[in-house]
Amino acid sequence: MKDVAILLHEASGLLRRRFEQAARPEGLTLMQWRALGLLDQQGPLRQVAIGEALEASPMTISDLADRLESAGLVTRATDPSDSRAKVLELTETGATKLRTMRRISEAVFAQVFAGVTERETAALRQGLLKLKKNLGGAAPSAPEKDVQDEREN
Amino acid sequence: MKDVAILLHEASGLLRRRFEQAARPEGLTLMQWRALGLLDQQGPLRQVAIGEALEASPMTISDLADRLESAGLVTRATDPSDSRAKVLELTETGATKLRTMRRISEAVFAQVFAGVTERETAALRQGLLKLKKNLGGAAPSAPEKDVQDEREN
DNA sequence: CTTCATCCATAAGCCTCCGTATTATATAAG
DNA sequence: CTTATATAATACGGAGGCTTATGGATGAAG
Repeated sequence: MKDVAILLHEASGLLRRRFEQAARPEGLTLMQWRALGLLDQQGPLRQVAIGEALEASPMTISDLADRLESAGLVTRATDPSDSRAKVLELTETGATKLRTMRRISEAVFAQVFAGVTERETAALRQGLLKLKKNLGGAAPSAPEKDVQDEREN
Repeated sequence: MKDVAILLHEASGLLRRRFEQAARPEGLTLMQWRALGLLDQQGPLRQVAIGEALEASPMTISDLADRLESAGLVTRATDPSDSRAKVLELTETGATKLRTMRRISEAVFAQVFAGVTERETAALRQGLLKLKKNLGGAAPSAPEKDVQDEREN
């Protein structure tokens, strides 16, 4: 249990390192890549929505958006229907970068999962999903939203 | 594959957040706790050895050591047999903090693994271990060290 | 219309984590 | 001894990540 938790922490860090090493020519970090991918498949999104999808705090997304914007990968416009909110949208440059990244990311994941069987991958997915659920992470596509949040601290 | 990799990243971040939230009263981060635990079971270690055990870069350990030292949890002394190296050793304060953390960490892990069966935990462990191996991470206690490192980049 | 709670984004501040470059020491080769 | 190479730690710089605090906007209630 404890060892698995630590293993999780280690594997995640190693994966991140490997990914960003492979993506260095493109100058993208794992989080940046995930954000661009999200915008690509969901269309323009508010920062708060990105934060929920990526399980990150609003501040983290704000910082992230700064860099994506100054790199020209996204535009950041005030939401017409709510002037507090800002909507991020993938630029052509961002979309192109994402296409370039496809080969890189696939190569990394193929290497990381080398020798891992279908069964093992499925078990990993199932286990991680359970942990994520226990940690309060929203399910990938569950509109379920009854957060009861009884603080135990 | 890609989804599992992302799940790994998310679960790890959530776990870290939850752990550090629970450990806030003690002011310990996950990495700090892991470092103290390592020193507790292995005895005094050089920073480079800590880095290998924790799968972190030398710089990360250097920063970490700064904070552990100034918090009085470890001592940092020059290695008599190599004046370049520094040896970290747990202080009494550090050992005490570690004992206090035992309850906290166990509570966190119990919560995170709630409803996860033995089989699932084992599968998770096995899968993560494979990923870690593919990522170049050393096995937990394997003196095997034939790193071939054919760079593919 | 005004008040109040809520919400979105962000500034400030701090720690984590990393790659790169540097310093100092150790070790191997000449 | 001297030079070259490798190694241990770290200064520097930068992204990631969080909490707390703030400012501006929205929306519901009066």
